[in-house]
Amino acid sequence: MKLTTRGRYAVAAMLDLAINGGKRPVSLADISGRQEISLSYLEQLFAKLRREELVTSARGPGGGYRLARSGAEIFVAEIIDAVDESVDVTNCQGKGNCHHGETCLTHHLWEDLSGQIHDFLSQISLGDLMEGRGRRGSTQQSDGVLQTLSLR
Amino acid sequence: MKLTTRGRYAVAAMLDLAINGGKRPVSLADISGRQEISLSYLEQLFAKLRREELVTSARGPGGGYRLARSGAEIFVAEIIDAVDESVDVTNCQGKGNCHHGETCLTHHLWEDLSGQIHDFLSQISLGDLMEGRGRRGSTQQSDGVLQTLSLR
DNA sequence: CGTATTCTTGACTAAAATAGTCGGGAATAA
DNA sequence: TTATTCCCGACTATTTTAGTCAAGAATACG
Repeated sequence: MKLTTRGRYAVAAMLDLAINGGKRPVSLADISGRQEISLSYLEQLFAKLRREELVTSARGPGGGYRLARSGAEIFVAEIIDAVDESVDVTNCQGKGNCHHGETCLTHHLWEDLSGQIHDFLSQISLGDLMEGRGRRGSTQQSDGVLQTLSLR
Repeated sequence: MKLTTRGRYAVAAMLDLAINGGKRPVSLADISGRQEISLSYLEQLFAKLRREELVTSARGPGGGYRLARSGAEIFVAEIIDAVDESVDVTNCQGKGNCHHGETCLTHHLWEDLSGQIHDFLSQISLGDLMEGRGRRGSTQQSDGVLQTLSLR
């Protein structure tokens, strides 16, 4: 699990699609304009999103992309996984050549941790993000997990 | 909030310190050997960790680093914040020049989201990670937030 | 005292990932 | 038939990550 600007772009683009995409598909040019992401870069991202079947495409005039499912059924973790191919967090690649060292221990712990973050992001859907619109306007984040969980 | 290999290195190193650091400080050379991180890179990381007062240092033979507080009082989010100086997630830098566009909306949502991840990591301490040792051995992550929360 | 050890600092470099560019193509609605 | 849009691959620039190097300051210990 990584959490980079690419993932952010992808989430932003998907959210844009969720918000602006009704009956008609949304073109990448539109998203590019609104989200200030270069068109070609969006193309690369959407190639991956399409491969993972998070969006469907339609060519030709009036074409563009649609969410493949409803926003309530698309989770942030899926989006990030689609565009950020996952990293190998172990040094030993499971070869077990750091068997009795401390190394494996911390690798495991990190795997757990990133697994937990992944689980966490697997519970937040595009729909959740849209509903939250305006409700949590400020940058203030203080109430911890309870409020966090109340998101869905 | 970013989640990169650098943050992972820092967490691994701090965990190494929590595990191997008893009464005596732990030298970076030791951590470098165990965690397979280059010494000079560790030096850079620990310079930041020290600036943020997460560790204390002792020079000279037998010197090294110690946790500045108990492992139960040092949280993963602090470690990551210390080494990964935060990114500006907005395009408009609060200048408000994307006031009525969709852009600000998704920026806000992303801020919220990364804020939530931050909150989440603010609840996991080095002590929690140590206690979890062995208990969650496999990579399997399936039980979601309830199990996640039970970590502490 | 002298010396080995360890942190401290800054400048530099190599490698990798990120973000963006370009050009050509294929499908399709109008 | 044409403009629009997705599609695809190769290429490039920029930034970040990771690592190297060298000089220096503090300190424990013999």
